[in-house]
Amino acid sequence: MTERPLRADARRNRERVLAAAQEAFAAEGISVPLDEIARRAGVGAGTVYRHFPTKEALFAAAIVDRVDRMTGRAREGLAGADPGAAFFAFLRQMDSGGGVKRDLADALGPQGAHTYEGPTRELQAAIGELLSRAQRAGAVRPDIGIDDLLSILKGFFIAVHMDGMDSARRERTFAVILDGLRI
Amino acid sequence: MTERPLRADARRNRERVLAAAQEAFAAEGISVPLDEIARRAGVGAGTVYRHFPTKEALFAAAIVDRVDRMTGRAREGLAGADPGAAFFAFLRQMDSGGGVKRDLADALGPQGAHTYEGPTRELQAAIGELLSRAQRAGAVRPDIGIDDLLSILKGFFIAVHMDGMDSARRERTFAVILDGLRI
Amino acid sequence: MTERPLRADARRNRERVLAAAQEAFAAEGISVPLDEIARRAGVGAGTVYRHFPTKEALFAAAIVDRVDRMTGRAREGLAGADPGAAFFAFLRQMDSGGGVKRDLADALGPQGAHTYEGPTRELQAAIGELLSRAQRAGAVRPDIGIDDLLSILKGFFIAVHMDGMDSARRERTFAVILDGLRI
Amino acid sequence: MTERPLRADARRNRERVLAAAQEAFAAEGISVPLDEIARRAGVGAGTVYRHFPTKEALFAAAIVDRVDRMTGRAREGLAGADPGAAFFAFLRQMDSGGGVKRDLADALGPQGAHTYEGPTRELQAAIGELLSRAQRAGAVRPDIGIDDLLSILKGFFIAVHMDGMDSARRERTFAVILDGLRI
DNA sequence: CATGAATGAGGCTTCATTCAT
DNA sequence: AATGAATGAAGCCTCATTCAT
Repeated sequence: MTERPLRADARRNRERVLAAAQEAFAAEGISVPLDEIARRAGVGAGTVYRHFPTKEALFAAAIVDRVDRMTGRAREGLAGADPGAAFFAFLRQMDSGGGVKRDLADALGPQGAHTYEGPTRELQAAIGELLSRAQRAGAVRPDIGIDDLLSILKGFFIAVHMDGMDSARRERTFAVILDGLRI
Repeated sequence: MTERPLRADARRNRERVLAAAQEAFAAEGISVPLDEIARRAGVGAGTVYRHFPTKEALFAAAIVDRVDRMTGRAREGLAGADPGAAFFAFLRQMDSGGGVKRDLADALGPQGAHTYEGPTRELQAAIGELLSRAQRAGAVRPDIGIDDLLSILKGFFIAVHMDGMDSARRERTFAVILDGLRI
Repeated sequence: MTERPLRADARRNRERVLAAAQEAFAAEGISVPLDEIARRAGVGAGTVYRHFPTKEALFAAAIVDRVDRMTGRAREGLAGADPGAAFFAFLRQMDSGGGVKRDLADALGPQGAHTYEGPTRELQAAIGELLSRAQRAGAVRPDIGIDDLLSILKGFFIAVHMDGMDSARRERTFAVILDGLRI
Repeated sequence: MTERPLRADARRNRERVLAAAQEAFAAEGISVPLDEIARRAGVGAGTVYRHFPTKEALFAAAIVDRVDRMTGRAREGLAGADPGAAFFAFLRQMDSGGGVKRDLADALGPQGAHTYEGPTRELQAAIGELLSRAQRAGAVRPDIGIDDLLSILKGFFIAVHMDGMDSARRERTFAVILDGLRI
């Protein structure tokens, strides 16, 4: 409620840190040293900690932004008329829009981290809704669940990043998955 | 060629180290401490370094070994009669046989380390042969190349590891990919 | 003397900082972060530094204040009629009144910081007077000096804090010291 | 059982680290930086961690040694004939023998650390036995328990250290406590 | 040759102090 | 004058690699 707006310089720094973190995490995953992020943002390490209490929190914040944007897009899809088209359009733009990179792999790692479960869950819910609507409409195979879908996507996007695929290869490769999802 | 043959005990140690490394890397990825591998192999850390100049080299050697084994299986498939069946059988055993785990994900990271390019190429060639035979036989979609296939598999195996999928989920998820590969 | 009088708001801030520091130091010792004190005082960290050049100086000032208050109590005791009763009453209220906590332990550490030597000396003098009057009155053993007494008290209060003694244990334990002081 | 003896150089280093730790902790308490201890021992920080997994463990080891020696002395006292004499003799030698310094204060801090509870408990038990035997023999006041005694001793020894008391003052001051303990 | 002990750089985090707003 | 953001030096700990035994 009473969150007072940050001072101009503080907000600028916070944004620079977040931007640097997003870029670095997207490129190399959570293993990027925090000092490296601070250096890229042009601030001291202490400044990073002023805005984000732990490295994990910074990572979460970097992800949340990305995740929230994706959630927004998924919900736009839910407003549309054709469930199957909305589902596949969303998946395509996740790829082409650069929505997922190396960072989300770490974010959704082994046990499912805690801090960013909220936003991640919202995204999952939105995609899950897209999925089940498409399944009910007979556009997507009915034998998979949202977890399965997310795993598949995750693996694909990691591979995209690891192999540095250009858009042509990405499209060709993603087509395999999309076709596998169809009935 | 000019490699002087190792003494019996030295060779035994080398093999124990390699076996321990394979097991450890497969289970936890490249982040396993080298001391842990030495401990599992029942040797000192120095012994590991006698046989492998760096941890990276050990990792590469462990991968090469696995890759070589997979290459052998792929070639067995090439000897069979039904190209489509051989192709899908090979893919299935890669998964179910635990042929690729977390380690290969690390191994085929960003730049593609040079040390194990040779063996990887051989495996690629073997799988590529399986693929193109299956494509010529009309069992697999013709619009993808070996690189695309490998990327897809890589992504899948990474997801398997990251999400700790049980065999039920693995099967369900892999089915999407296999079906996507069919015509 | 040449201290220009502070503006009203500045003086109020100084006092709030001092009060917060006393409370915080008493509760947790010198290890309380300065930011925490500033927060409790409802001011910025910079304001603390406007009034006290270093954390050490703030700590000293906080101690001085407490010490001065204790000195006042000791002098009240000196005004009384029964030297022995006054002596033991003062000691008891040091304990029960919570006059000394973790902070004084830190304050009187190894080298005895110089800043608060003056006020400490005044307190020592007052307690010393209480002591020697009680000794002359035959109520306290004659073979100890004020330094000895202060050391004993210091050790006791530290133990009270470290062990988190409740009042029952504190009383039982303090009785040993009080009885040891009697003839 | 099968604890193999350490290599000569390792044992020497372990002992140097332990000695440095004991000296440093005794002098300044647990707050001494671990790097400082490593430096004093003439080893790298990593070497300290080879022998002691955490700073707390090193601290515990430093204390344990000291505590075990004290326990041994207490048990010698239990073998004697005169309970009162044994009790007071033990307390005196704790002081004069330099058995307790700044470090034990930290060791027996607030909640009672866990790692060294075993040895500390043994010492407590031994002193407790000395105490209750002396109480049954009518040599020590019956209204205090072992915890009270330990708190008193702890506070005293801390004060001894903080004030840098020479043996004359120490004796004079300790007499107050010893006399307070007598009936 | 093998061992495993030692090294030391580097990672995360805290906090006294300074300084732009 | 006040604010609170930024700094950067430590502090604890891990682990790849080297080296004495």
